[in-house]
Amino acid sequence: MDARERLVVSAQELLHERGYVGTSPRAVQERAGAGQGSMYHHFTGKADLARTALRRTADTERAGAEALLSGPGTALERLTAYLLRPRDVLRGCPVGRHALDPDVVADPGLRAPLEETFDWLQRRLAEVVAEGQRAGELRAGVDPAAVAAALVATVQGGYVLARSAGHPEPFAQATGGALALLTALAR
Amino acid sequence: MDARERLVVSAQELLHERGYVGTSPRAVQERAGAGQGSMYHHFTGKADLARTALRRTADTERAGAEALLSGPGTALERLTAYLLRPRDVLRGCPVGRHALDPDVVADPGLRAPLEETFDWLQRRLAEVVAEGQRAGELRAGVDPAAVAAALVATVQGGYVLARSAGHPEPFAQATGGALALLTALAR
DNA sequence: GTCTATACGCGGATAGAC
DNA sequence: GTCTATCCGCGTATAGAC
Repeated sequence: MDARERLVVSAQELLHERGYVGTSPRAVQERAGAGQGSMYHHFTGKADLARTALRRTADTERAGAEALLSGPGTALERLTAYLLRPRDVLRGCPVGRHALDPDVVADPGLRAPLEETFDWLQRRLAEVVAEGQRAGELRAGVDPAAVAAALVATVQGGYVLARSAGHPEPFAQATGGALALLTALAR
Repeated sequence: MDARERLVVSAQELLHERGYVGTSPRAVQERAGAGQGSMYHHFTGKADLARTALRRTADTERAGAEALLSGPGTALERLTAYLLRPRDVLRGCPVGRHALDPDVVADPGLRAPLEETFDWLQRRLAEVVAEGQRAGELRAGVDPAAVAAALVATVQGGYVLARSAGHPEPFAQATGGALALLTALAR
């Protein structure tokens, strides 16, 4: 792994752990084993490096979700797989955790990966919900896009509750509750 | 309003806007129109001031929610009122926004207000759900605590989606979806 | 490409005068 | 109680040598 690559990976890790405001170029360089000069050679500065790192993180997340949602099983099974997917809950969502940072939201290049990820995710989940309705698995008459948004939000909010509590149970409860509501829509 | 009070209020505002890491004592002092000396006279430092401010914010939020949940109306109507309560969505939740900050979560005095707020909220919503089940408004056989967790998470996640998108619609979609699922449980 | 040197202001706090 | 002075290290970046 060359220096540029190590810088990106280190930035991804630190951004996940400490957020954008909490991540200093120095810390990234140290973790990457690269010097000042190296970093400022490959990137114009902190924001530039963060944009690259965030975009990569977002792409990875999207690929992971797509694997689940396009996998085998009925629509309901795939939605369940998305909700119950194993997650490192107490670390927070590597994408969603940045939504509350004003510096991220203010920089279009930094916000774009977030917007694209959730936009895509919501659309993709809505497709699966609609699929389930056509197949008669899920009751019709409920807006697929709204249900999809609720599912994504439950996951993102689950992270918030779990980190507030200091343990992962609230996440499991929230996704379990969403699942129960979804299942009720099936009968 | 005396200096101490202005410091607390200014800290509440800045913590809401910029988070804990993003809020400097200097900025708080400036907004409060107070000097260094004043702040360090009333508080031992940044963390102490933030603890006071966060606790107050949490208390206010709790009072607001309780007013809705103990108000008039059927259980389902009160749950709906909680979900559809007018919120300044793009500003984020003044309590939940801190859950992803490592410095907040690492300090028990800072995390406590978050934990207590969500713990209480989930319990309170679960009571209302159970009430609705006893009254025959909501189908029994679904865990009230899980449904409550899902509702709280939907709201918290809604903030994340809205801020990621740069506009409030995803929040409305998410709460609308949760409401649709909840309503499906009624029939 | 990477290193070292250097810069400047801010973050967070202490000290002592008034 | 509040003010001003002062502190030290970090955040973020530039400059120029190798």
